[in-house]
Amino acid sequence: MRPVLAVVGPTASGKTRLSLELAERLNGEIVSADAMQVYRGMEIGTAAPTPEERGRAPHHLVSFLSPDTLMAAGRFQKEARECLRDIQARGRTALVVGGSGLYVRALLDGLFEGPGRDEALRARLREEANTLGNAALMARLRDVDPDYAAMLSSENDVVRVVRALEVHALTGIPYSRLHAAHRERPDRIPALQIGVAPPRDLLYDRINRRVDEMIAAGWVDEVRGLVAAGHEGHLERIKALGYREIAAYLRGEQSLEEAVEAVKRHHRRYARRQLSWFRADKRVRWLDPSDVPAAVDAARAFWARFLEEETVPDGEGEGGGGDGGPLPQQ
RNA sequence: GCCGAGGUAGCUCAGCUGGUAGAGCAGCGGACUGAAAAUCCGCGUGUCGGCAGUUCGAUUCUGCCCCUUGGCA
Repeated sequence: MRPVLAVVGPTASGKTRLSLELAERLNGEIVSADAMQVYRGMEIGTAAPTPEERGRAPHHLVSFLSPDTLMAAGRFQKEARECLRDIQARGRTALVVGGSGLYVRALLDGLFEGPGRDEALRARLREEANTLGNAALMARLRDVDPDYAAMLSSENDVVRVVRALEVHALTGIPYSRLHAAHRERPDRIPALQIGVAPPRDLLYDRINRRVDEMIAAGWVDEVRGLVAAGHEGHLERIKALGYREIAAYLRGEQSLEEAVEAVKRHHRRYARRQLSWFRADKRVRWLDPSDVPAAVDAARAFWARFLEEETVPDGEGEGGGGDGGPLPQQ
């Protein structure tokens, strides 16, 4: 597979803006790597690209799933890779744009070979945690996969304990061993990852402002419509930020102002977790999007150089890792 | 101008009778393989308004000054 250009970074950092500029200049098409923008009818609250933006370049994996269906990293990986192949078959540049760290990694680095979610099994394991306690479930994990158990920060990370036990129950193989096997034979797609990150205070300003803009754009009505269509329970399951708060406002449980403040706070924290994720990946080349033309130029320069190194794989490219700009500060 | 209340973390505030300070919220760092906008772990970030004085030692006691605030004028 030919190289792809990925634009990653926290929410509200300016990924969309930059990626559209790049798509136009590189004859590109965009594959969204966003776990929430996949849902139909949730465009406002997930800041999905607008029709105008989608008119500037073809977009894939946006607004195509009903909220009563659950997306999953495995399905995303499969469908996104198909998109990439099709785009390249058309002779165009494939751009991956999104802030869902796991999805970006699943797409670019692949997932281990194993089973997807088994809802019934998970329900049983969760029930066990509720009745016997998290420690008891962790003890079971320690029995079958001590390595993974030791890796977790706490028995309270029930989501991961359950997943590890689920995979072991379904395959008979320790979760950590499947991970190790995948690390030995990764199915990577060559990719340049551009990280977009404004200074922190500016990022928070943008987040706060954008939540206000979402409200102004009719987010409350969007949620009202979803609830009317019977999706309230699905929204709880999907857990996209803000929908639960606005639904609570619609039920009269809190004021709109309280809801908005909470949503802003949740987005700020989410941005921090995203930065934590992407900063850990040393392949990411960071740039500040405050000056858009400059950022576009910088990104294009990175990309040109990356393509050059990829086509002359002499190990010569290894030394080029130092000048990607500093990590986002603080 | 007079009387009263108060200046302690980014914010709201706690700090018996002197031993350089702690809660909530906000914030910061980290982990992460099919729920990931999920989930989990960790971290007080401080001229205690300022300057003197008493004291072995002052956020705490005394004096003066500055600022905020309520009332009376």
